[in-house]
Amino acid sequence: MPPSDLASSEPAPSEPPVPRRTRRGIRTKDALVAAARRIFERDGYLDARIVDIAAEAGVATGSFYTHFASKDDVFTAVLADLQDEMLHAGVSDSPRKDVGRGVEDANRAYLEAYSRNAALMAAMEQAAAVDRRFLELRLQRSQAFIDRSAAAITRLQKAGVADPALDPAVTARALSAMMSRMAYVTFAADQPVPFETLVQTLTRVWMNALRIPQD
Amino acid sequence: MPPSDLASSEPAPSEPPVPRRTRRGIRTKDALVAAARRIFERDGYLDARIVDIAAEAGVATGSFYTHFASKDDVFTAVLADLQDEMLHAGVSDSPRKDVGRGVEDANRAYLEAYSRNAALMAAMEQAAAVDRRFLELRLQRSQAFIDRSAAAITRLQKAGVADPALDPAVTARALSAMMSRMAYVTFAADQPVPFETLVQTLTRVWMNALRIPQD
Amino acid sequence: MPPSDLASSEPAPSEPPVPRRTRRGIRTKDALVAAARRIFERDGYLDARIVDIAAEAGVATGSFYTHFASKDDVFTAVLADLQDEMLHAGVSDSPRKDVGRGVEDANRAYLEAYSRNAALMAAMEQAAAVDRRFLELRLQRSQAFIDRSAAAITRLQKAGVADPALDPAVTARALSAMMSRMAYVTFAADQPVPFETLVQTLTRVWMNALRIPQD
Amino acid sequence: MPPSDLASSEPAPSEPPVPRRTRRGIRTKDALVAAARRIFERDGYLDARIVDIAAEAGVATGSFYTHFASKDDVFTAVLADLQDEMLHAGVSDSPRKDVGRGVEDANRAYLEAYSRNAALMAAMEQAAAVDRRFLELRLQRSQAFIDRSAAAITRLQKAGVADPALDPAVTARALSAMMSRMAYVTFAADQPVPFETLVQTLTRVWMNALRIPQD
DNA sequence: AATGAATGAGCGTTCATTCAT
DNA sequence: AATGAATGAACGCTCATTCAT
Repeated sequence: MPPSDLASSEPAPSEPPVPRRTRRGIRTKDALVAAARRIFERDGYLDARIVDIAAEAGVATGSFYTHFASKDDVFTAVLADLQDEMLHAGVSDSPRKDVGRGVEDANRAYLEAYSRNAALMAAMEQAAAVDRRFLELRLQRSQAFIDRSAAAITRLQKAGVADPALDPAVTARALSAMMSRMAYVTFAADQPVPFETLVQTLTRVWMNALRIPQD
Repeated sequence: MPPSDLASSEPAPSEPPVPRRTRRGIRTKDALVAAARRIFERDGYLDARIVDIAAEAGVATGSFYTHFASKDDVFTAVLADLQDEMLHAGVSDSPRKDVGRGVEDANRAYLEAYSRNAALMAAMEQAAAVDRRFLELRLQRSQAFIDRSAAAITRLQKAGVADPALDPAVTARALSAMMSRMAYVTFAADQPVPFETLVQTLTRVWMNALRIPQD
Repeated sequence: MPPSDLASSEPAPSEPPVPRRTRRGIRTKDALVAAARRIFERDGYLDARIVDIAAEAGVATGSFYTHFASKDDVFTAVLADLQDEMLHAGVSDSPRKDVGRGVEDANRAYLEAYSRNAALMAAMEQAAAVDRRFLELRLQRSQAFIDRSAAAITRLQKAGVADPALDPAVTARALSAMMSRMAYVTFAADQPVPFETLVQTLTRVWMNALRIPQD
Repeated sequence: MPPSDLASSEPAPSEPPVPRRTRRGIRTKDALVAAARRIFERDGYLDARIVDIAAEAGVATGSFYTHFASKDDVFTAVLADLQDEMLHAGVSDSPRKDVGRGVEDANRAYLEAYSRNAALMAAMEQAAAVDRRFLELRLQRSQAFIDRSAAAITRLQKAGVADPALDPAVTARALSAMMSRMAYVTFAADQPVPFETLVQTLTRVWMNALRIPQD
């Protein structure tokens, strides 16, 4: 049950003009993605300039367009990498007996990943607020996680351990919303909360919300 | 306990050039604010153009600057009006005996107000994602509500009706985050959920989260 | 029977953003059209740069866009002025008894006008070769003249003074094509021919083509 | 008397880097010319991109420059092929007794050839309008045909069958201009005229213009 | 107070040509 | 000969803000 905003692989807003070919091309493209990430983290989505990205990667401005069609396009590539990182964090394939422990682990992993990538997550929020396509991308990605959460809630309800009065889909979405917004406010908008307090409180709210018995 | 993002009045990012004077001046200024609201709702914060606002208000471009110092400035004025509306909705000064009823009323009022002002709220999200000052404005405003919620939680904990293991401040923030993000996703990002289901689920999650006994 | 390529008033490819207002605005707009004409004559349609036009008019680059939406747009305005000049040249409203004299006068007027505006006509050829819209504009304009010629040919055929075997519409178009192409080659492409020889030969070819008796 | 715009072989604007050598080289070069022709027909002279030509030929971009120095250079090569086709069409070496029949045959052949190659002819018009060198190339090529026509006119005048008042050189140029412009307007600019009407009318205008007796 | 024209910095993108393999 | 990635100059257009009437 990883509370991630980035949990599935979906179509990207723009398509790269050509598939990779030579070693040199691959190296340059990777350098551009890495450079773009740094620039997006530093300047945000809107203020990031192609010229700066190219310069940061040590290539000519025009070379950017050998590998990407637009700012959208690199940003999508950067987000793909980000998603890998966020997903890797939340991986807890082994189904636990202790639900509470599972939720806590997932929440901690998510919050740690968010914290590590705060600047880029802020850029993504900006992109989503400005460009419909990135908003949809974000919604799609979180949807996968929400679906899994909803399924889990249904299961727990049937097992008699979760509040049967809750709508699983809406509840899952609400708890996911809580997690992502709190992470944003805490790490990207600099409203500091002690990390452990954050993990414990969110986990407890989560468990309480479902009325899962604890201690 | 109104779950509002907009609950206090704080200093605005920019200052208007001169205070209102003549009757005509007041009329023009009001027309500009109303026009600005329409344009911000239609185009969002970033894409709104001063020229369009002035045209919509039926005045010359230059006249805009007789009343406002900048785009920020009108937007702040528009947000002030918005805040009034959002607050007015959530006003439930009479402390209830039935906590659950109070939470439901407040949630319903907030979600109704958000729904009514969805386009403008989306513009505010955009502004907050793009301009640090609007982010802070939003945080400040929700802070007032969060503080009141936290106080209420503490009270309920002392009364033995709320989970004593919860950190009141963080919990209040988390639940507020859940409300505002759900409202945004549902109304501004067009992820439809039946209104009554939304109200009931969020209210129940809220009550459950605090472990307040129900039924 | 003026052999003009520019003889009717038809819709323009682009529309100016706003109608004229103040005296100052009118002055600036006129200055821009005059400057544009000079730049188009000097550099052709394709190589003309907005920056140069604005500089030539003595205004800032951005001011160009206060009055015109694009390069197309000014060029259309310049062509409108040009058309006036070309039309004014060919005006011979009084129907002659001597057809030959009428044709000669019209041809001379057209060739003189073309000669005077050779550089701009070359720019127009370029625009027509590059932008479908200007090609259609040119065709539309010459069509009006061709229609009048065709009508005249039909009349002369009925009067028994013109070759009845000719298709009036196609013949009119062919003779019009001959005039405009000759003018282009002679004046815009610098393939010099003595002016009087040009007038006399083209007039004689025209009259012969219709089999109108002469001398 | 073929009314061609393309009748002589003259120096090309740019020079190819190296002469053909290996079998493979020849094949690649031919593929590039064929590909270039298709691209020029599809996109016109200005919008044709080297990358597209290379891709269409199935070779790498860089390979283009192994065989051609520039876009001008390929275009010149394509025009050479075109000229062969246009000339081949108009070849009527056997001097006829029936002048009218000769003119008609030549005109028909020219118009048919133009019709077949309309897209490329339009590209050539564009190139001529944009690049002085192609304008001159076109003028040179049509000059050869014009010279032959002028000679023929002089002959006919001496034989007493053509209007002696006409300047042979200017008349030849005018009739050539008429043919090429009509072909352009009809086939490249899509101003449809029934083919047979076109041939008959142009031929009759041509004969009439010279005052050659018919029927 | 109102008008509306003028300002001008700023940036993404294209593509012919070169060059290292 | 072939490959395909790298180069970088060039230019149109927007729009918040100012300013002369």
